[in-house]
Amino acid sequence: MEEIDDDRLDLGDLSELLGFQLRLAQAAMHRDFVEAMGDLDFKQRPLATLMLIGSNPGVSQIALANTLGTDRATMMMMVDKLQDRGLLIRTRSTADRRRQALHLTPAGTKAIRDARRRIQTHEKKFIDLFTPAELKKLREFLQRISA
Amino acid sequence: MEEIDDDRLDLGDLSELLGFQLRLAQAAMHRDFVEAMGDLDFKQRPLATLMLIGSNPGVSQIALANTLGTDRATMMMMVDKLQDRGLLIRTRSTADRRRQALHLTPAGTKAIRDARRRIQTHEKKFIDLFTPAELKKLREFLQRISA
DNA sequence: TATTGTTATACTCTATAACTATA
DNA sequence: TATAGTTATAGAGTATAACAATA
Repeated sequence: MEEIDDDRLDLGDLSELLGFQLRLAQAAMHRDFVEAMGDLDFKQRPLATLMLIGSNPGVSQIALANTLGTDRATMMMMVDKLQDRGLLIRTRSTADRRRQALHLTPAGTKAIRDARRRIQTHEKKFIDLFTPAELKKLREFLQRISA
Repeated sequence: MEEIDDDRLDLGDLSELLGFQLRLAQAAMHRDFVEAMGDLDFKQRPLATLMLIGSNPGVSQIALANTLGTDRATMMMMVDKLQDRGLLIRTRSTADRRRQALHLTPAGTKAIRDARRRIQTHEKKFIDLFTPAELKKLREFLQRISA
C-alpha cells in the first residue's frame, strides 16, 4: 500500500498571494471564534449586528445593512431572527416613520455581555502572538487595506 | 425632514477587535477580487482548487478538501462544476483505486493563466500600499495568525 | 420620485447521511 | 474496519424583484 500524504500539498504561487494569506488568517480566527462561542448561538455577523445596535440605539435596518455590507432583505431576516430570540425590539422611528428604530432588550444586553467575555479570551489568544508594537503595526496595516 | 447619516455608525468596541479588523480587510480584498475577475467566472475557492491541481497534478479530491478546509461532498460538487466547464479531468489513481487523480485540461491551464494576470493587477493594488519591509512584516504577521 | 421596510422566491454554498468500491 | 468517492437531501445565507408606507 502506497502512502499518500494529504497534508503536504504544494500551494504553489497561491502561498504568495496576499489575498490568500489574508484569507487563511481570517479562516483561522473564524474557526477559533466559533469554538470560543461554543453553546452560545452566535455567528460573527448577527453578533456584530447586535453590538452595533448596542452602540447605536435606535439605529435603522438600512444603516446596519450599509455598515455591514449587505442589503435590506438580508438584514431584515437577520433582525427577524434576533427579534424571535428576544434580543431586540423594533419601534417605528418618530423622525422618519419609514424606519424601524432598533433597540436591545435586557436579554440582548446580557447576550452581548456573555459573548464579549468569550471574545476577550478568544482575542487574547491571537493578540498574545504579538508584541504591543507589532500589534499596533498589524492593526494599522489591516486598516490600510480596508480603507 | 431630519437628516440621518447612515455611514457614520459608531462601531463601538467592535472596531478594536482584531477579528473584526481582519474581517474588514478580507472583505475589502474580496470585493476587489470579484471586480478584478469581472467576466471571468471564478470565485476564490474554485480558482484556488484549480491552482492547487495545477501545482499538484494527480491530486485527490480528499487532499484538496483537507487543504482548503472543506469536506468531501463539498469538494465533489466544486470539482463537478469545474469538470463541466472542461477545466479538469478525473482519472482513477493507479496507486489507490479509490482515489480520483485530478489533472488540468489545456483549457484549465489557460483559465489559470488568464486569471493569474488579473490577480496580479489586483494584488499589486494592495501590495503598493506597503513598503517592501512593511509587506514582509505583514505577511509574517498573517502567517503567525494562521499557524 | 426616492427610500425603508417587507415578503416571496430562488440560488449558492455547505454539511449530513447513506451507499459503493476499494484498501 | 477504514477511506475515497458519490448521491440525495436539507439547511443557512444571500440576493432579486415586487409591493406598501412614508418622505
